[in-house]
Amino acid sequence: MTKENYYNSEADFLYNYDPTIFDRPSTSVDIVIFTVFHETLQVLLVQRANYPFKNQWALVGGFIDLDNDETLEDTAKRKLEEKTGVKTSYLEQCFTIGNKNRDPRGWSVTTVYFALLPHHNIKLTPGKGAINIKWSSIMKNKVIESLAFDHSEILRQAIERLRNKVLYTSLPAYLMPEKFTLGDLQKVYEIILDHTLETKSFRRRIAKADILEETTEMRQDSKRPAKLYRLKNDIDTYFFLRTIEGAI
Amino acid sequence: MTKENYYNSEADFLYNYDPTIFDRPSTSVDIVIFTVFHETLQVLLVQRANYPFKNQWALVGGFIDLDNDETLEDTAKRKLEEKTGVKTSYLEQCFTIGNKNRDPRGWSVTTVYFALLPHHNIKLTPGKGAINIKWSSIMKNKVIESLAFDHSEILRQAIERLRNKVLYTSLPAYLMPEKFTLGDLQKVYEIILDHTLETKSFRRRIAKADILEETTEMRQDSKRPAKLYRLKNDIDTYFFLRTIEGAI
DNA sequence: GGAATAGTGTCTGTAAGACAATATAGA
DNA sequence: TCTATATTGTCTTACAGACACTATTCC
Repeated sequence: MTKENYYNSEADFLYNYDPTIFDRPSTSVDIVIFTVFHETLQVLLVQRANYPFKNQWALVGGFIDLDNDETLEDTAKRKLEEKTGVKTSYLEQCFTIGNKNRDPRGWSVTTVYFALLPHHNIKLTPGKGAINIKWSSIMKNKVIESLAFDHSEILRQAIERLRNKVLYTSLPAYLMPEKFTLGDLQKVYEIILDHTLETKSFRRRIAKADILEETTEMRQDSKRPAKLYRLKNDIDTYFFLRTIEGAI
Repeated sequence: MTKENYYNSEADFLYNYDPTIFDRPSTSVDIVIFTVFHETLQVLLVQRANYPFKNQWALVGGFIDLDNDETLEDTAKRKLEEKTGVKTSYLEQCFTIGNKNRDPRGWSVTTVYFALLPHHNIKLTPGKGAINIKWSSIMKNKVIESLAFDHSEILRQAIERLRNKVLYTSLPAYLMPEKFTLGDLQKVYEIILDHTLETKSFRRRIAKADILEETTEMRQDSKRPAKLYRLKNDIDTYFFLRTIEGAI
């Protein structure tokens, strides 16, 4: 019979509860922050100031602030804002990895989020725990840097999730600046999917989704001007009933 | 300058690492174990032997065994086997909930999995921490029991995820006994989706997925006998390119 | 007019929805 | 035969793919 059985009530139990932190795994949050520029999908990396993996590049992440974070998502948002200044963005929980070996300090669990940011108006600041911060381009599901912990694998899985979801959602809209053309948006789909798309099909889909509104403005780079659109207010991510087949 | 900066190497840092310097949230795994019988989607519940929420019903779950579990999924599998005797089943990580309030003992993180089991050949045993165990039928995304912690909300979200995925995958195949008819399989789809399906469309989809093989046997309940099928060996979940629209 | 990019028309193919038609058992 | 369930036929509809065609700019 354990000591636990002697408590008379929930209140009694809680009063005497001793959180023995020694048998708990380390718990953290990592955020794969994506943006698109220079015709490439980019991910935000920080250079670690401290051990372990001191000086190595890593995904943005950190520990829960048990006093100030109300939820796991708060931790993710706090870290995102600390590094980019961005308060709101598309943020989605991706998956959680927990095992004995991913951290040399022992059993460790990390919940991975991914964020999609327009590239404009972002001021990167290394912030706490980092000596450097930068965007790194993703080529063949990788960055050229050798990442700390299992972050290369986390990145690979996050990219896979993003790609997969782009095949049947309007997610890339969250990567666009305030005003953009349909050509711009198609280009972003193509960059993420690493595949060209049929213009006609693409425009049909976007029209169906009904997530954009025309502006009166046009943009002209060189030849025929293109109409500028903006994302409608308070629009949810649109889920198409069919996936883009041509990009698989 | 923190003490950390005095370490000379990764090895030096790790040798001196004290796992208590950061406060850690409690970390657990919960498993929403689904099956289908009596024309109803069912979920496995255990009655808690200990505080908090002593005597209340809850989802199957537990803490990570830092010495014996290699991964988070190991924890889920261990708990699944402890309660059902089932060693292998469809098991998918669903999401992770972490916040200050879900556990009266304080900051707590739980990673939720869902499992799909055929109903046959399962021996329920309460096991450690439970005084009772049973299947409970899901009606309107709920069970009638008032569940411990935030388990009602976890259940609701897990059901939503399952429903959504059934619209474009062959997941219900994992709920079937060894041999079953196409009518049986359609019925399971319909129970989960809470919607009747068009037989012709359903059969076309299943044929396309190519996940079943005919047996030579037929089953006759009363009227015309139906052909018995079994799931092909080593078949992955099939992802359809279109969702079932009639059930939305 | 020619080149380049923006944007449309339209035909084909695939698979879902709807529902009628046929098949095979017991009573 | 009639009834119930299993199974198939087939017409319609929605939307993706393919690609030709038109529109608007600069040179």
